[in-house]
Amino acid sequence: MSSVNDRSHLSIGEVLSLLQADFPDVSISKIRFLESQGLLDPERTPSGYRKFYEADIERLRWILRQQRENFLPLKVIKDRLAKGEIDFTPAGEPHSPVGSAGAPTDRPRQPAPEPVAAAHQVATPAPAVVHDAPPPVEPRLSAPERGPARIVLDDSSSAVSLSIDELSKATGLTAREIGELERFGMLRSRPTGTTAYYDDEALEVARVAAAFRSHGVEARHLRMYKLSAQREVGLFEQLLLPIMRKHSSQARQEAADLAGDLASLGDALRAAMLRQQLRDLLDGT
Amino acid sequence: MSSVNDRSHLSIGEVLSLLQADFPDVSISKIRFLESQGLLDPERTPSGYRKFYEADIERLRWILRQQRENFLPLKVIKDRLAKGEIDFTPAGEPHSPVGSAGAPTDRPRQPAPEPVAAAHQVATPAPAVVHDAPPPVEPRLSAPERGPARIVLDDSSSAVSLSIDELSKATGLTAREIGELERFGMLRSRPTGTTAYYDDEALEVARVAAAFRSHGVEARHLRMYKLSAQREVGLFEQLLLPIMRKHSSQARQEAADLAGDLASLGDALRAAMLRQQLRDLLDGT
DNA sequence: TTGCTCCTCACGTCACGTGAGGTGGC
DNA sequence: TTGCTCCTCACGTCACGTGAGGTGGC
Repeated sequence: MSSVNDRSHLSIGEVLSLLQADFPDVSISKIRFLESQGLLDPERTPSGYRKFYEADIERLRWILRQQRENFLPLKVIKDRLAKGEIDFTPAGEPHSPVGSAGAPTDRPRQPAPEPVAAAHQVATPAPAVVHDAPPPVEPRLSAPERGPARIVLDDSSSAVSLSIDELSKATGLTAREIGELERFGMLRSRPTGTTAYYDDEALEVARVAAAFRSHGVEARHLRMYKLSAQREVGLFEQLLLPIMRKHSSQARQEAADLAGDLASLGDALRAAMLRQQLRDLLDGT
Repeated sequence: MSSVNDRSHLSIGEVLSLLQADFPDVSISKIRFLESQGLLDPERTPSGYRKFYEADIERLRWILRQQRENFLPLKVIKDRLAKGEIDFTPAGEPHSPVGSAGAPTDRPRQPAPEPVAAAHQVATPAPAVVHDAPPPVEPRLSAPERGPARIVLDDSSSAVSLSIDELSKATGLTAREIGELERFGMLRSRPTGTTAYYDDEALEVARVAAAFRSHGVEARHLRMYKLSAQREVGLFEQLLLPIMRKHSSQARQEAADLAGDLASLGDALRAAMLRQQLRDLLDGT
């Protein structure tokens, strides 16, 4: 878990496990295929192994996002890459050893850097707070007309910090099930020293997953929620990026506000679609 | 709109337009392909045109749902069909002319009937009620910890009934845009005499779409909300069908309750995924 | 040496789409 | 007759996956 390699590149298999949580359908053969189509061009070791640097991985992420969110065929994605509109140099870190900015090279790389954002700091270790199992999610049927749900976004540092055992006790999920949710990228832990800690967001996800499981729905069926959220964020991203490029704290707030607006609208729309469909189902269409 | 053919079958093109709202990726060539793979076997006219009866169309719907919701490859779908577990005879209507139950035929058809549900009646015409443009959706950022949104399901007949012009005025959408939403199956009208009327659900959808449009998001980008709702309902369906088969009004209520529960859980999970993703985006990951 | 990961290259596959060349029906 | 929809059949395409046969590195 804590083994960050001291070399600055990853092998194809390491890239795979890095991306699998965000992109469940990525595979080694897919990555090789993307290279064969000219979308990637990683360096090689003398013996022929591919070497993936930060910029390569960001480029790959971008490609996979385009496929998923915009349903673009690879040819179009390739064209956009060729136009050099996008920058994949990692922000907030020294440039990776392999040259792109500065020294000229004969391998086609990306244009000049223009950092996008940074500062995703490792949270300071907090004492483990055990949270007694709180009242379970308990939905009901009631009257409509209350307006859409408000989607809330804030960066309040979490007051909750649970070990995996504590999270397991609080939700009734086994450690295996928690691990599965984590592999699917639905849940995240924060490694602190030797153990991993789970925050309130993770607790919420685990709790919902436990409720689903009590209805017989397994974790793997829940991945579609992550996927649809990713699609949605992909749509929002196009509206948010122009604002975020300004980098001022005011722009940041503006982007957060817009994100909240869009999320609430999306929520209302999704709820309406779901009502329609469920009614059809219950009415026997 | 009101032209229901007096023949009891549809041509392939008619089937296409019938299904396109629910299955945006269906095509004539896809339907023909499914037949070539042995998943469909429509009758033919003497001149070779395909004739699709109710049972054929239900079968096709089922296949398309399996593809979308369970991601099943066609071979597996074909096997399940061959095992004859599923029944596609339309409920609540006299059997379609082509024989499946009763007269033996040499064309492979589906096994014995076992009606699933019925009674989707045409609503009685209601007077048009103009609804003054109500306060727009207005989300905001506020504190968390309010528990998940409650998804509400009820069958209250709508108090709202708007013509397309009225809906257009109430939302600011053009008739073209409303038509587009309708073609995508996100919005439904109820044909009453010569004009179509839109209920409160349609009003809500149109209002949200208008708000999205004011951010520059077009209707076609909103289709993903319908798709993800369809996926979700596909998951719920497997839990609901066993209950619904009981046909008692108590079972119906039970199914509606469970549907509400599941929808609320799904909502909580989706919101958590969305918060994660949006935070990552805003923090510059 | 063993086990694991990685490599290439050829071929397979899955789910369609396209396009030529033609017929049918109001 | 015109325009539209429909037909078949062969071939193309898109995005990979597989599998043989081999090398590299701790």
